[in-house]
Amino acid sequence: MPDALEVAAEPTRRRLLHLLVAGEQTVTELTEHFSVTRSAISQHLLLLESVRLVAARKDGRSRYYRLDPSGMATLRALVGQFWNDELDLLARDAQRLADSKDPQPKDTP
Amino acid sequence: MPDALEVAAEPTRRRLLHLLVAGEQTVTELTEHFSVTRSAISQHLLLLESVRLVAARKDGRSRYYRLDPSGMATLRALVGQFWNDELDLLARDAQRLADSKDPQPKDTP
DNA sequence: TTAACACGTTAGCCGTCGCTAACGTATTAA
DNA sequence: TTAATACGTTAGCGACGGCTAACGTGTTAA
Repeated sequence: MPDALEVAAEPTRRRLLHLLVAGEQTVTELTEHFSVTRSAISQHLLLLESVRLVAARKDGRSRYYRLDPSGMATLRALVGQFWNDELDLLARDAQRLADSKDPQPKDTP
Repeated sequence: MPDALEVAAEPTRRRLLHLLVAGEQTVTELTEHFSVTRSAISQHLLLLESVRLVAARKDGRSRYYRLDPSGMATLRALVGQFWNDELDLLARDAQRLADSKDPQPKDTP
């Protein structure tokens, strides 16, 4: 029942989404990129499917998973809503300050 | 032990970060915007603090929480790394398609 | 047809999450 | 000083997350 952003935030699932940019793939193919079992990956995919971030097609005894563009559009909206201009300004300023300090730690009056 | 993006993705904590853009606030002040107890909010803040997204200052018997700009910069990097150009392109296309279909459902040969 | 196999999912086990109730602690009022 | 009070955190509970092991099911080979 969680929302798409929460589901997508989990590290393994983030990677899965990135892997699926390359095109549809089976559970076993996807599993090769991880150190956990097929079962674990399968469950991550089912969860992603439940929030419509991916969709699946069955062929033979394999299930081919792919990104669901409309769900990804929803996610885009959520991300944009969370990481708004205010937060961005704040983070950018912090980065700028850090950058200006890091190179030469001397001469900061 | 989770990473900043996962921690920030939880809905209550997302709202807390947004509220803190307005400036430092105590646990009780922040709690007023939610329907859960002070305790729950306190624990969310402690978690945010553990991944350096917020910092706290003690004054009298209150703890004033504020955003930690450097942690927010880290989060910015994580978000940017996750929501990269490929995903954005995909989501944008889906949005464009949906928009072009939604207004006039007729005449789609 | 049936035995072996490949693929994906369910069963079940901790660990962690998010929450309220109870608590400790610091401040104020008498 | 002591009692009352306001603030934040810990204790403890039910539910959920991520994982492996066991399983069901569909496919191939004999």
